[in-house]
Amino acid sequence: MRYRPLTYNNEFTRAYARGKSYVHPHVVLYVNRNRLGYTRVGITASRKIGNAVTRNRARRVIRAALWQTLPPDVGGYDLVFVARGQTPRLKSTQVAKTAAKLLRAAGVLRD
RNA sequence: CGAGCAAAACAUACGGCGGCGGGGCGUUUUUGCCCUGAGGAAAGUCCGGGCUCCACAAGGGAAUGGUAACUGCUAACGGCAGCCGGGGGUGACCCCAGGGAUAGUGCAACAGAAAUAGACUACCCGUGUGCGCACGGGAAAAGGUGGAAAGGUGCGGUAAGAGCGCACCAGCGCGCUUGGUAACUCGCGCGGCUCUGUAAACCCUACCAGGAGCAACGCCCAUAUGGGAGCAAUGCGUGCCCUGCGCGCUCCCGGAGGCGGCUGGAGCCGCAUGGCGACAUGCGGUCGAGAUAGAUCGUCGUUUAAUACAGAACCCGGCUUACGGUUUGGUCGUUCG
RNA sequence: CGGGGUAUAGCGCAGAUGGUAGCGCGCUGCGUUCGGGACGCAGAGGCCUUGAGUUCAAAUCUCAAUACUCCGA
Repeated sequence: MRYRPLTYNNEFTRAYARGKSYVHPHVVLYVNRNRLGYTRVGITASRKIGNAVTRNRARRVIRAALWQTLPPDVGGYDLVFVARGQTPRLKSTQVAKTAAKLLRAAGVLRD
């Protein structure tokens, strides 16, 4: 696994409360700086998206997009990706484009 | 051709490229090769077990909860098979919480005279009469209400009537009897004539059940060190002093993280034998996920009917619910021969 | 993994031990007022979440399903 995961609920809650959010119809990104020196990523798909198969697919698509997009040495950030209603119907290449756009807007990726 | 019924198997496969989880081997310090990788319901969590911990002499009873014809199958079951009884359908076939209402209690709105017991109209007798009727008694056949009104039809009988008596029929109980392991059933005789429904109302009878759940439980580290109460005290540190903050002891609540549990089992496949069947026995073959924020995907090609419902989280046996096309065998209807 | 609750008029809620369902706010009409509000009178609006079953009869009892929600480990 190329990234480290966010696991605990309070870490997600801190990202939602203190981090900045970047909204797109495909996916929502929350960014919060941490002091660990490495980047942690959490992927969320709520029950509004659908049943277990649909939620698994939404997570899988986002993860595939991150493998294409996220370089391993960006610095210390906590990133939370939230799947939306269209996410399971998209291709991972489309999501990769949006993720790159959002990360660039957040200042995580620099050209 | 249309409609409907039952059953069965499947739920893509193969190859190229890239990617992910697990295991093995090599190389050794970041890579290479090989093997393997979701379901018929994995779901809902409605039942039954295994396993683990807690409780408990054996055993009996009470409470609570559950099950309910009978015989079998099974580790067990509320499941399955066969069979009996009842019900639905023209039929193939399907459905049934299917013990007890003669142990007791409760309830039965409205309507109706009356709802488990009686008399409004009409009937009969007697008395009084102003001949319209009133009062007392008999009887429960006729009327209308209702889901339900106390067996049905006919004859006799009577003041009028009534199972009051008789014949036949329906139902119940008892005794004998045919078939069956049994539920039940074939037939005969006798009895009083007979009794509403509801137990998915309380209840009675028979049988079953100790409780909790893999976040169980065991081990490592006894640590990131959290919260509360009490005690001792104005002790120590900070500080000029007070307040404040930190430090002590005891008890209670709690406890991140890592490893095991973790998958070879009432396992699966084939054949034979026994059995109507569920299933059992024997022989042979075979190994088919184990993640820990959670792995099965993307793309291209070929072939197909291969789409729908849908994703393992300790493991099995069922039930229920969701859902795709295919095949087979019956049934009914229409038309043609 | 284990356990519980709710679904009734546009909205918020009653209706416990079966007999054709109400309350408040809102809505409609009329009255009152010069007009509006408040007030008074009258009225409409419900397959009681869905599907089966028990019963003469089900919002109520039983089973299954759906949606929302809560609790414990």
